[in-house]
Amino acid sequence: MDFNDCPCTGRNLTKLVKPMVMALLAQGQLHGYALQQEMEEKASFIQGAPDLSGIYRSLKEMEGQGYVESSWVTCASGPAKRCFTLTNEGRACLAQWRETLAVYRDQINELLRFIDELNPPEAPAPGGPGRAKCGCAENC
Amino acid sequence: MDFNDCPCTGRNLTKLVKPMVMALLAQGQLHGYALQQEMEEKASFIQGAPDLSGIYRSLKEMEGQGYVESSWVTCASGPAKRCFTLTNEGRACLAQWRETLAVYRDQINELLRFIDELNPPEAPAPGGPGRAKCGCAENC
DNA sequence: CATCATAGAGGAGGAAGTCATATAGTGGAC
DNA sequence: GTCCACTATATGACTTCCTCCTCTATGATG
Repeated sequence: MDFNDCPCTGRNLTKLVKPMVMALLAQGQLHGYALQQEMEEKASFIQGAPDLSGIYRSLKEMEGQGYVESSWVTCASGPAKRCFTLTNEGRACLAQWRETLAVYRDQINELLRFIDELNPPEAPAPGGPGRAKCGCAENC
Repeated sequence: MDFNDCPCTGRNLTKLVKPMVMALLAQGQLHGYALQQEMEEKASFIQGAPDLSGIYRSLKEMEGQGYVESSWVTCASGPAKRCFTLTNEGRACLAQWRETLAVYRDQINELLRFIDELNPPEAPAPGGPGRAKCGCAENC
């Protein structure tokens, strides 16, 4: 049985692009392309680097909210780059993300523990130790 | 500063409705309404119970994929209920979810550790120990 | 009749992916 | 030197998936 198209593979889990971008920008300014490369390097980041379009989209939104600022930089070589820096508001937002993600991780842990309680995953005897049929108070 | 409308509050994080539903159904059959109540009880579940519509939608999809089966049950009292049970395929899918979620949790942990490395979150001295300006190889 | 318990449809909106395009420099084929 | 292919960089349109909110329906129940 293969689950290639099933969300249980994690295909559709959110990649948390914004907090990742903010975390990277907290270490110094970067442009979009470089952000993606940094993410690719840190394989620990959620399922590898997200799509470039997504990174630019996030940057644009975050700039609109005042979390990052950008300026064009022309280097001696290579095309012009748009460099982003994290503002103080962005830093505050990142701090909030940290709290949120810690809670989220704990909740996923709870869910995992709940799933593990079902081990061994043999079919529960019908009418056995499981829950009353259909979840009614009465036995119907 | 308040982040009420900011995704950093976790408002928009996925609630993992399907694995939660499957985990609950693994313990015995339930109908949609009862599923929501179970989730509300276990406050540890992701940010409380998800919307009822979402639960029904998930159940419908999962039934189409063969992960759950349903049958109408009429009790002595109360309106008819549509009770769902987890199939063997659903059990396999849940097992896959378990692996996926364990990885996901670890990746979130990595991200959190990465954010924590930035502590204390004082502004890095400009041109200081941070990364080269704009991420170029040269200093531009 | 008002309310509860239960089931569902429909649409809005956010996150992220794919595909397509634009533009500037770079390095080689000739 | 000129043309061409390729890399680096930025951006837009369209699509999918997930979740939420609102609205409707229907059979108890009091």
